[in-house]
Amino acid sequence: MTEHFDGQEAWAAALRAHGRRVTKQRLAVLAAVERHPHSPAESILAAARAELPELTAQSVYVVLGDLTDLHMLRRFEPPHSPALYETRVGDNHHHAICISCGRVEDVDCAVGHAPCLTPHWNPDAKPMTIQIADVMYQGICQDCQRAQQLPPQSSLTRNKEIGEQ
Amino acid sequence: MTEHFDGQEAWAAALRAHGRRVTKQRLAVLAAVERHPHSPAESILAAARAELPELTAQSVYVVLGDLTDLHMLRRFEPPHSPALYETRVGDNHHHAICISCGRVEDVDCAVGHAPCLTPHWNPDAKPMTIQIADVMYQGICQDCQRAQQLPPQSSLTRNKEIGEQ
DNA sequence: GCACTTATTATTAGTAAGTCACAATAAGGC
DNA sequence: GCCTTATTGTGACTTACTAATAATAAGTGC
Repeated sequence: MTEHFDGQEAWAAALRAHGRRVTKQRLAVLAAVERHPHSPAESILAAARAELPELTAQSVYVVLGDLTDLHMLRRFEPPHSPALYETRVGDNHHHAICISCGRVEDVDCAVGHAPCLTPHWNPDAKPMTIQIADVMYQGICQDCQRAQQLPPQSSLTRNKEIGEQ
Repeated sequence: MTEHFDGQEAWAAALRAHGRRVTKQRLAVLAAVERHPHSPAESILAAARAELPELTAQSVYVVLGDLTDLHMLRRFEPPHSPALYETRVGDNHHHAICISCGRVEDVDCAVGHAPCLTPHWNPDAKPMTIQIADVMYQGICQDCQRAQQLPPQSSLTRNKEIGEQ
């Protein structure tokens, strides 16, 4: 209940543009994803409940699925992780995931503008019509690299909590 | 029990090279993945049971996980699909998935040789040390495109069966 | 070839993430 | 304000996978 009325309005307009009703549940989910990008459904539920306590997990799944189909949200599934959601859509950006701590970073498109959208088909393959090229970089972030070089410190905790990113 | 002794020997040697014992379970799993690339654990189990009926699902999960860690197998997780495995490792190749029928095609590396391994970091991001760049093309295969243009034919069946690919 | 050690596999139970069917509710057009 | 129907809530269920421990067998030395 602070100052995000402009955001509310923008989301509401977008929902109407897609023929969807403007409900507090959808607005809460959108706000939660906006505030916590790269979060799984469970964390989005927790965040959205801060302003809408009666929201249920199933509603979040339904809303996330629907908004993803509308391309108002983007969904991606890092290996060994539940699906993550973000509001940054439309640009063809990618993600880098630390295989040690799970941290996710946005990465702009690697090779110019619509780079990855033109695969090199094998001679015997039947080419598909490509719509998306999801690039998932996997590596080790600076913090984890430092932690592994230092002696003991064996606390490999995946940060599934909401506070991170 | 036919002619794949050469393959057996090669797999056995690779297992020994990694300090693993050569068991019929591992050989059966490797042979199954080799014969059915891009298959989920369940299908690999079914295929491996053809020559080793007493094999259990859990063993398949353990073996797949271990062999993946050894980089003798490669694992990838298309959206809305269980993890798939293949024996083609070492080359930096990618995958195209039909979002309608689930068909998977191999795609050679898009931009030269080690292309995707150099992300463009945002100014404020802390760069990670990248080890893998998984590119997942999503689109519609020729068959599904044709099927959607034709009139009714509303049989959207995901091919999770073993016979496909 | 035979015993023995320990990696590997089987058995059984359990969990996380998400789906399905249907009843209750409320958004938006009238 | 009422009414229709999209949306959400409730509760059961499924799929893909993990964990703990007992049984088995690969490879080593004799």
